[in-house]
Amino acid sequence: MDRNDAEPPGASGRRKPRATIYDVARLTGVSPSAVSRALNKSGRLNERTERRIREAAEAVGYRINPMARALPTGKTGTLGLMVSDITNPVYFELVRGAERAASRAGSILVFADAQESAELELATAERLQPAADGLVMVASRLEDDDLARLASVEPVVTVNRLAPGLPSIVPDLRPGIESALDRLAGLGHRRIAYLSGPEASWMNRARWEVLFALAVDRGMSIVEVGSAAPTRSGGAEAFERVRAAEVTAVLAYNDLIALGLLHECRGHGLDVPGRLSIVGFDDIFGADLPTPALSTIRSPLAAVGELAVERLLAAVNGDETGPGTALATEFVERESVAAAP
Amino acid sequence: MDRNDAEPPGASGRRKPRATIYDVARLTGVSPSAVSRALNKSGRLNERTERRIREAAEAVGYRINPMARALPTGKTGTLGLMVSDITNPVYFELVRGAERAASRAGSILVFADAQESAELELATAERLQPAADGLVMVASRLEDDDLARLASVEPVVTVNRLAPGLPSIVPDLRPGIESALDRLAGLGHRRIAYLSGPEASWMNRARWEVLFALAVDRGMSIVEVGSAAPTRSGGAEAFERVRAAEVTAVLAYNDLIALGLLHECRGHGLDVPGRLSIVGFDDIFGADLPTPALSTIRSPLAAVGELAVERLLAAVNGDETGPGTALATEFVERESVAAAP
DNA sequence: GAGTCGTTGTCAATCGATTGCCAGATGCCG
DNA sequence: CGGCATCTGGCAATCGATTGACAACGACTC
Repeated sequence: MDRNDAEPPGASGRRKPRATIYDVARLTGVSPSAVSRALNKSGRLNERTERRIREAAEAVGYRINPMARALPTGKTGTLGLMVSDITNPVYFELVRGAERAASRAGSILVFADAQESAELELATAERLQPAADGLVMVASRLEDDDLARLASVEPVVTVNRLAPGLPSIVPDLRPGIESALDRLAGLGHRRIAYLSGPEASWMNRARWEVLFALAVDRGMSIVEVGSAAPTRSGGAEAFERVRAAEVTAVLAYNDLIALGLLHECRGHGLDVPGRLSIVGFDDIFGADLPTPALSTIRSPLAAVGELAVERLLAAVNGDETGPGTALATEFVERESVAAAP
Repeated sequence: MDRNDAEPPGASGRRKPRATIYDVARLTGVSPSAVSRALNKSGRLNERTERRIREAAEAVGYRINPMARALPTGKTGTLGLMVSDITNPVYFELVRGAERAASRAGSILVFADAQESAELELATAERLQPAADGLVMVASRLEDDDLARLASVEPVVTVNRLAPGLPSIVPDLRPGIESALDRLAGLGHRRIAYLSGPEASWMNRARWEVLFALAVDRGMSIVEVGSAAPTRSGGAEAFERVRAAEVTAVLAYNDLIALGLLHECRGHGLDVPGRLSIVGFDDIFGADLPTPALSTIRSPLAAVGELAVERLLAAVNGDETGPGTALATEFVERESVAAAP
């Protein structure tokens, strides 16, 4: 050891304190307030001074301290995103869209998981709130008034869930379901089933209601098959119930359930789509992987995530936005749908 | 409208400012410092006073303002997680594990995506740093010295990437690759290929090197087939190159590539596993969906995420941890592997 | 030359919580 | 009863950035 300030390898050593506007001010010979103005109120200062300050800030690697800024302004520059269950692949694309919109706006996205528990969801949302300027609640399992209470503190945008008085981004189910039903009807299906998802899910009820109405319109018989956990094993466990319903086609609450059911059918030697057509919802990653590939009613998830964040940002900035938006769904036909037996 | 302070429906109304320790202090008739101590230095105050303060805080729904706390303490209570590409399903489980560990410790997890660009990764990491107490960098594409520079400011833990002097969580590739190769050898495979991933990926090199060494050990011939984008279409595009290599088995850099290749093989009528066995890495969601189901070398992703966050928290709290940990991989045999033709 | 105006930079208060230090009250000991 | 330690709670400085008010200055007008 020829130098006794050498870094011990492995340890990360003393951290140098980050430069503040005071350091930049001292270096430039101006006051801290001048630095603040130079950096975010361009034009307020003399052009040359501003440039000098900017260069000094650059030179010492100054980074604004968001916490310090948050105190006087009340804006943290971060947005919270709550999902009901991170492992659900539905959220991949949604998260990606949200992240993209956030980083485009220079905001940081904070991320939390409710693990399908309303209680945990509320607790986590409350924990998140003080650190964020607003919340996107995806597929919230909370009651309307819990959501309203959260929204009374900070802007809240809901996704895949309508809540009275809150801006919401939801898929418009009609177009997708309509074309799926038209196609099924065209293939001779007359008796169909809906394999439903979690009771607490707003989206589950919404899908059932639209599906029900449109099926009746078309003169099809439709039944709801008791709820399954929104997972592949949930779909597998529903196999007997679906078979007992004696339908020729089933629409499942989501692709995970549909995939689980599809796999189970093959395991029991039930020919899909020969004897049973299966349709999912969402078009998640992997829906096209199995044989037969899964037909599904696609939601524009990335766009939903993006739009939700944009709405939230608008609300945070005080531009009151409209109550909500619905993005069209679309039927994606793959091999799991064929003529009725 | 019988009350003129009724909330306009749709708008979220005036936000009530959050209660501060000053509000609680006034309500209880003590000083703000007493409130602060009552809430986080239990025992420092008289027991009865403490309880009174706690109850008042509860009553007004007091929530600590993390930004305000961060200023004097320098701790933000949030951790940053950077991944190379959010849409890669590999990260689902990892993110879940990380989120679980973070919320267990009462920390918030911030989340960012580098979109496979080193430049963007560095910029985002720097943007994230002042808002977080430390960073987990997953599959970083950065140079060693860029990582070192980040780590000189705040603790950094790398995942799926070794960096000198930084604590790292990586899978231990040997056990998984060994048993995969043993199995392939047992099935009569003698000529195998590695379909490699992004050049900038440390993990890509690591997999190749371990695979190479172990294949040579077993007297197998092995070639590296030029790199593919780490996506399904990257795998599909590599089809011709793999076929031209005239091997009986191929291990792909990751499951996405393997899935893309598998699908393309079927499209070209190349029998898998009859004429070609395919093995992926990671065991992501969906690996078991196609026919034939994909064999793969599984990484314990959730555990990796969890451990990474735990390490980071330890480093943030000043408990210097060891340099790194490797978690064993495991070969998962499914239908995409069979006897050599 | 006095008055007015716009430009440019500083001053000082502020956001909410933390914490070292101090002071009053209380209890204990000899 | 004096001396001393202990327990409780308050005071005030501090973290880093923002921002309204203001002062100094030069330019311009009449």
